[in-house]
Amino acid sequence: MTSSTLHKSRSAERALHLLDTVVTAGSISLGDAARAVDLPTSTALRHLRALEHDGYLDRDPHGMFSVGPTFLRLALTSLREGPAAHLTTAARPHLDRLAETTGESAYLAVRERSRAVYIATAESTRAIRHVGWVGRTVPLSGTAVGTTLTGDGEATVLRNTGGVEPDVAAAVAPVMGPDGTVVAAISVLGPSSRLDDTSTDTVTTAVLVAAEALSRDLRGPT
Amino acid sequence: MTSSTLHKSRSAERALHLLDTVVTAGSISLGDAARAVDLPTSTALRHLRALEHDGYLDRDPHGMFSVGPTFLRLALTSLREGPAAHLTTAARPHLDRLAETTGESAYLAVRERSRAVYIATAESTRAIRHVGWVGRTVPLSGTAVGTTLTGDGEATVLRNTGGVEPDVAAAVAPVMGPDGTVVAAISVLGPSSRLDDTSTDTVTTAVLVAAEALSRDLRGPT
DNA sequence: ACCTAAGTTGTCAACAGACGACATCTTCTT
DNA sequence: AAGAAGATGTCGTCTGTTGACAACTTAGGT
Repeated sequence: MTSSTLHKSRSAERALHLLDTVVTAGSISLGDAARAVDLPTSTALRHLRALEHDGYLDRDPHGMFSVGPTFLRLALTSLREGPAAHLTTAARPHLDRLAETTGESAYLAVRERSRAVYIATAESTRAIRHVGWVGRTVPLSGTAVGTTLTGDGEATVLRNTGGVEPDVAAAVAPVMGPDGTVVAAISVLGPSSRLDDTSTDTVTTAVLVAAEALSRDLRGPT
Repeated sequence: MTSSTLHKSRSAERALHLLDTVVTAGSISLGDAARAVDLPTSTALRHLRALEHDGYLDRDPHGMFSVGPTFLRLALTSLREGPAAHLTTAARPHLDRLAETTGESAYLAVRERSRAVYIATAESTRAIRHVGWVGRTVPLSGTAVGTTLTGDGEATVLRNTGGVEPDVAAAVAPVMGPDGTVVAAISVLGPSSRLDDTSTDTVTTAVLVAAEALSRDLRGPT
């Protein structure tokens, strides 16, 4: 281990990075993938082949790589079971209620390294609304979700973020695990035209209440 | 097994295997994981740590490993986009219709190495029905789905499998991709008491029709 | 408090096998 | 046809990974 990595396995890291790249891209050629992770094509090919061999990736007749059945299986399993599933299923009713009472889209987000990932949603019924943010990530810094996830728990914010998307306002509250740490954040996103004004208080408290209710659920049952 | 593989990366393979193990287990300790993949704990720890470092895995205060946010992000992404998503979304209406007309649970399955994975479902409304098979795998040999997925495309079968679960009957039909190869299988599963008798023809043709309709959809648009 | 099992950190030598330059073979483009 | 861009195959070198071992630190159980 020469350079800056004091721990880790180079090849594994590269393979994972490649996997990430392919999954994120949806479908990608060898060359593009190699370029994306900055590896010689020969090396990239070897890894992609290995991943394909294990079913993590698939390859269409044109040589494009895409997600394979093995990964799919894991994806489905991880979303049906595991701690994350508890979170999302536990959050579902609260998100639904939030979306219903506020009329906006409600999201559940967790932290991933230096970003936040939206892992569940209950969408607004309105025409103008947030859609399709599940699976998306936003930076921690400069966003309401971010500061809430990194905060010590207390914060509840309503901000016109503007960082990620213009004209978007968010009300966010932290969700605590049984041990008192912040494990997720519930947020309501909507056009700043609707969230900035009168509804502010209503929405803010609604989010707070939902987050606290979810936290209680996580503490209480099972 | 040391060297039957002419290509591949040991560490990457191990890391992936570990990842698979953890995801499948939902939550697992270092020792158990190491035992599961047959590695010394020191090596397993190194890998698990690396995976944790990259966010693929998470660790609770008790040292248990579970799926992490990065993997979650990939899981959600892979299910929202990518070729597999096309399949499932394209299949959804057909599965729903199948479930509705037959009254049984309808599944979409793809091949993973020597197994079949159920990747989507429309569940029966009846009390006695198949549930929760999404993400599950069954062997290719000895099952109706298996033979259909490995077949050259023509086969449509109604069998009392018995292999995987007793008293379960299945009607399966192959779904063809634009290039004429079998890319998936649509199957209806239900108690053999209901599927063995009179409804046989109805169900069989319904499945066949659905599979052909889906194949056509895959050929047609885009 | 004791004892045991599980997890953690560190070291290190040896071997496996990952690396990537390069040569070759396929497609597409023009 | 010619050329370019991409995909694949080959191979010697060197690097990174491995796993045994030992020393501690928790965490549980009695």
